[in-house]
Amino acid sequence: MVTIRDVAKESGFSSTTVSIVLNNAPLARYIPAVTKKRIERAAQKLGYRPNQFARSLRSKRSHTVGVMVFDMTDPYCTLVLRGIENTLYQSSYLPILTDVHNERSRFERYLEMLLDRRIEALIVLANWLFLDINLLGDLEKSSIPTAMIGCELKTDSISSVIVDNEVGGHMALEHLHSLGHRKIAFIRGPKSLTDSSPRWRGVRNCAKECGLELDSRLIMDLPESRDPMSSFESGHKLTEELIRQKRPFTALLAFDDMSAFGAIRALTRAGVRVPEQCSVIGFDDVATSALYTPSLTTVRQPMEAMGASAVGIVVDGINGVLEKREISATHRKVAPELVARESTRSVL
Amino acid sequence: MVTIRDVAKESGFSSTTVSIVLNNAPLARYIPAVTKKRIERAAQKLGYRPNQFARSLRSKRSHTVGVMVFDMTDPYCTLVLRGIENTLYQSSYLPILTDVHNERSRFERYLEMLLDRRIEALIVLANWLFLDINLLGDLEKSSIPTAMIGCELKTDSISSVIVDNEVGGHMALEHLHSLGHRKIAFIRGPKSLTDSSPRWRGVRNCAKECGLELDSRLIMDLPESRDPMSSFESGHKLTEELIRQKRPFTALLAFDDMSAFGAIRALTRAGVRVPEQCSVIGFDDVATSALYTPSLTTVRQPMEAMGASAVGIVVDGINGVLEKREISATHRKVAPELVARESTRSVL
DNA sequence: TCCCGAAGTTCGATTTAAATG
DNA sequence: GCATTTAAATCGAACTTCGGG
Repeated sequence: MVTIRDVAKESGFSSTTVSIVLNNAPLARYIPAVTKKRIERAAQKLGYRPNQFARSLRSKRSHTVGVMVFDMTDPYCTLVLRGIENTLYQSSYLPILTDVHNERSRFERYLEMLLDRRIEALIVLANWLFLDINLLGDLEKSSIPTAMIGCELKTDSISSVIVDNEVGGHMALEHLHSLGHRKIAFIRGPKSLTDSSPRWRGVRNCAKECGLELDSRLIMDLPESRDPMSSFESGHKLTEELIRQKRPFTALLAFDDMSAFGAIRALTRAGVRVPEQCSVIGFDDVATSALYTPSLTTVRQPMEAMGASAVGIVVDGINGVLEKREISATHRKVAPELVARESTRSVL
Repeated sequence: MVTIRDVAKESGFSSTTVSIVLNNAPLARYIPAVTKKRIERAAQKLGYRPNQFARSLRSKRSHTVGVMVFDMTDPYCTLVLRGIENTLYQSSYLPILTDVHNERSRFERYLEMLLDRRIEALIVLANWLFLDINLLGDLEKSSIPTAMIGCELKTDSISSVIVDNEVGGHMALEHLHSLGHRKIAFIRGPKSLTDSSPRWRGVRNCAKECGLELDSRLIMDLPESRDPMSSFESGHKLTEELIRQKRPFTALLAFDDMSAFGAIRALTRAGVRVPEQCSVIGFDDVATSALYTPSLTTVRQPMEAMGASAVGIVVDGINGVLEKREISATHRKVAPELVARESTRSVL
């Protein structure tokens, strides 16, 4: 390993001068160009790379951000992670990725590990969260800028980035209504997900505005589950039940894309063609939605942008901490966007 | 920040003793239980956490593994990453995740950053790789245990974990053949992907064994592309072309699941029902495959296990380096597994 | 000799204070 | 005082050496 002292020896200057030159520190003003050149050449020649451990020890900075996902296998994660990665890259931070698997013990262990690594910020992807959020209490005192994606927080020390679920729910129903659908079935989210209730509120508000009556027998609820994939299976089962009821409906509004996929399968298997006989709309716009047959009409969450936004928030937070400014939490609610594809069409 | 000296002061012992006790170093044998207890209590009371920067500086260890993905948005990544994460967790390593976006400059920058962080090993997920692998030359000299997943390597200093593509290709065709299909269309992978040719070899071998003649007019090639999603679109287009040719076929063997999805869409749109009129088989078994309508028959790569396997290899490598053993590269070829679902069925 | 504990050095870079001409 | 350079202290933990009982 070549150290700064090796460069000092090679160039004929002291390690102090080398450090000043290579970091272009304020004092570098006083150092003549010749000296600089000689030092740079020596560093170049030896292939000197500063030891980050030593640097971090001194500066107390890790240039690292912790990313904590509650369940990687949720297709929701991929694009958010991409947004996070890309934005961090531009700020020269590196992400440490942890997956909590929705387990409390894992959450605690990982949090401890990340804190030990002196992450400068934390981004939590709590898309499908069934843990007590109070766990984050430990964080509040740590003064590490933290942002949560996909989960509204009461706390005032943790920032959040979420989609506007109410607007999204409204959009979804409005879309179906504008296509002429009046008998609409619903699959709502599990109560413990923070998304569920505002999303449904948006639906209800839209219904009221349109003068649409909601048939309570066409409203199903996804069960609680720690597994995002269960959303598919439950969507499937609930739709089978809906079909069995023989209460006609021409459209189905699913809680998310996964349950929409489950619904499409149930309908198809029952001989109901989508969208000819029944329209289906989802929520999220996961990568698969565009590839599905039929491609899925859905309310998109701008996931990549949300990841980027969270990074923006915590990077600001980091800078705030460095400058000893008091930084308060930011709460962003981003607008969803309706993506009309093949799975919905107007009633004849 | 509470340091080891604070604990020393609080407990009334020297920092040496504290270090020995808290690390349970060999010398701890000699230290009476009372002393230990007092020190532990003091550490507990102050909430002492050793500074990892200092520790790393001394030990030259980061307990960190670099994970480099060539394109996160490839659905192939998710499960592999899960396997990597989970296995690293058990070994108490933390992963730094980087996504190269299939760009050379990004690869170089990230590699440099990871090396600067003194990662103890590197895992490269090169599923959809269009970069010159020679770039890894820099790595060979660095003596960092490295494993590539999804890409066969000529190099002897880098380990690899791949699925047995030849066996997989064989399986796929055998499945279709056993269902009675004789007129089969093929979508092959792009030549620059290392998977393509062995996979096709397996298909050809199987054909030979079965005495099946391959109709060259039913064989299409995916174009080169840096984007894994393009596989879907190309699969779609190529299948449209196949249909346009009006050369009948009762089954289609796609290069991967994405192209299979594209094929299913093209068939469905053309009024060809899958699997009633045409069976479709994919390769990979990405998460979506089970959720598709119809669910996709495919040749599964045990992705989670492959991730775990790569971690196993590099962790062995790390231990080898620590013990100054000379460790040579390991090359694992894991067996694929046929997953029969709805998209294939026997000809009547 | 065995047990216990402390003083001092090392890891590598940054920074403060100070010494040159 | 100014431009130029550097010795020495610092960051926090771990290890080597040594001394007293």
